[in-house]
Amino acid sequence: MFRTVTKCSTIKDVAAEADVAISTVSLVTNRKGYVSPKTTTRVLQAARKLSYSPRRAARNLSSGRTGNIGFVVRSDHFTRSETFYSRIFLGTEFEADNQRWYILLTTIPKEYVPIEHTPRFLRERNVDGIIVAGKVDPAFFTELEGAGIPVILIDFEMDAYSAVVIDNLGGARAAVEHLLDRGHSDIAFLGADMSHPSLSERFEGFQLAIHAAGESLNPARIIIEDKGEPVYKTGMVLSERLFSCYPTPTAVFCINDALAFCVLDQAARRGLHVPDDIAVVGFDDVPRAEQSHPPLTTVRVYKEQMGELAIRYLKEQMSDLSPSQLLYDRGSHTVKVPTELIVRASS
Amino acid sequence: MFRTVTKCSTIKDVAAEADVAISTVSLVTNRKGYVSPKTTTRVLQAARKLSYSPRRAARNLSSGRTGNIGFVVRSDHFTRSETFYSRIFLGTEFEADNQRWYILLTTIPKEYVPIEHTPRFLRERNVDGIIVAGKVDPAFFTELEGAGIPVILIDFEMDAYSAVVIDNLGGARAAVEHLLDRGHSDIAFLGADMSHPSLSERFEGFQLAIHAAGESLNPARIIIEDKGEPVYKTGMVLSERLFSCYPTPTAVFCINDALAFCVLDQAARRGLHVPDDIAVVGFDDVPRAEQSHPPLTTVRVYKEQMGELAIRYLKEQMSDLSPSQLLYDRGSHTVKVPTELIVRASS
DNA sequence: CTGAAAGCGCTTACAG
DNA sequence: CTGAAAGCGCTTACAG
Repeated sequence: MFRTVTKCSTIKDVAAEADVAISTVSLVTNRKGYVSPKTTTRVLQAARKLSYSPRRAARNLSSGRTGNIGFVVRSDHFTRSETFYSRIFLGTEFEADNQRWYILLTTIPKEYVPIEHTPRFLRERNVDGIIVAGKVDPAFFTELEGAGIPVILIDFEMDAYSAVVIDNLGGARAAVEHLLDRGHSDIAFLGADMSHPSLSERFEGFQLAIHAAGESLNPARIIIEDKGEPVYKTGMVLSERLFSCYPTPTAVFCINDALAFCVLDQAARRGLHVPDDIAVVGFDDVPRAEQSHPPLTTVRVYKEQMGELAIRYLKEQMSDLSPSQLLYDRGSHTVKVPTELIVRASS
Repeated sequence: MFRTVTKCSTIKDVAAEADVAISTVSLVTNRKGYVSPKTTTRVLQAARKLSYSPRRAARNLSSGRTGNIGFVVRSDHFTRSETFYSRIFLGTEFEADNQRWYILLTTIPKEYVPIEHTPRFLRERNVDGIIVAGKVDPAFFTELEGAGIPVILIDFEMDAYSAVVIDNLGGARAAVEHLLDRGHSDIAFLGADMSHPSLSERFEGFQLAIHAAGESLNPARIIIEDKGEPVYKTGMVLSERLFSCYPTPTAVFCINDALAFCVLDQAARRGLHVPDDIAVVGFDDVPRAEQSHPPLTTVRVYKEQMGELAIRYLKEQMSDLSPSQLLYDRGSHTVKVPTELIVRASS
């Protein structure tokens, strides 16, 4: 059984229907130049009637733009169970849709080998801008260098690239101050992968808060696994270490929620009560934080918002360019997105 | 400070460099027709020298294809902490890259409102094929109907659409038979959202195994929360119910790993030992299954492979079409991907 | 086996 | 304010 595919209508059809030149249709659909209200209406009606939508490929070819934005994230980050990066992606997708852009999501390996792993959209010059989410191999940036494509980083900083980052320091500080306010003075720090700027900043915030309170750091309470990523596996190792401290600290600030959940888990298994025996605070505010036992006090990060910001920011950066001839050498324009302490039952 | 952007080389440049017609360059880059080895080499060298890559937009416009595949998934599925769908996506991305396609990932809301939520790639006809991962609102399919674009479903079945699905029944059956083999006869079933075909099939598999063993179903052991999705929150409710059974079943088959982790958690909190007091089996084999306490026996689903298959399958379906004129009415071609029981310490 | 030419459906100066 | 025309960079019959 066969079925005919209705041919899509083109700008020509609309022009004929509205009895104008195709250039006029183009002006109307792109909201460019000035077209009289009367003509505009006629064109719009014709377009609607024929359910016309400009063909991407044609538009791209003649305009020299692609209408695509590359979204690059490490594959191991992308499939992490904390849905941090997928939420950022969701934010970019939302805002990109407003801008009528397509997002080309591409994952790259943790260890990036230049030619071999080059995203195809770079080779084919199929993007107008690029968003890099999270920490990626520096080798990737060497490749990006030559491309002359606007780039915005999210939750990562590198050279003079513009970035949308988290106020990690402020967030961590607020979290620890909250614990101090509750009367805790023996507060442990649980961390991993401190080479990640976002994570080391959280450590800084921790230290600042402790010092600001006139307390001093107790090295025995700084529990860091530098080789591991801050995920479940590492969290289990770290919480073992935490609970083998004697005496057990009365509170612990975890570098992210994933680690905090492990602490909750281990505490329960040891028959310890949270927050009475030990108060626990995380960072990120992933959905599960609301539902853990007990619900987790944590620092909320506005992930979707970061994605949205990155797109808007990219747009700005792109319109600054005289199309495809010259590029401003990018200056470091960094937007820091505020966090919010969410107090729940774990502290 | 300004920097000149190197203009990309075009097919013309390559033709000039190799001293052939541009059509010859086209034939070579597309591995089409027959070009003498000698000329081929010359063209290839020229292309390499100028680091030429055909521009997407131009190719698309003249060929009438877009080179894009739409990947549709519900946003709540996409951000679930079990990285099920992101792994499927990774599989499609991998295989799409082989086919030199781009994947346009788009999330749609759980409750789909036709015009309002229509993915832009549908309106702009910016995809050659579509992959739908997971259960989505039927309203979405009504829209897809008219588009005349090849579609493959993953982990979902609907009307006569082709699909790549999991052997849920076989997997569940194997899991339960494994428990029976270990001498369990009082096996509970933990499930949610049974309107999802994949999940109800797992229930069927459970029943089949029980019956095949000559046992009969004990309704008190069928613990289902039909309103909830099979995620952490629901799992906590379900495991409460499980452990309020008296006597506690000696084993439990959970509809997915997310629920199984909740059982492990609750068991630990109640001082019960897994698997001695209760054996636990899951389904999916998410990464965390290897690292839970104890590691989880579960049914492995080859997620990346499903994504790859879907792309290959889509390619087949696309080449069956006489380009953009006629479509075979799609017959139901369903590929069932086998599962594998992974026995770990929880059973 | 290779080349000349039309054409894909738009955008964009440039006239008027 | 609107139209005629060139051109974006390819692919694809069609000649030869």
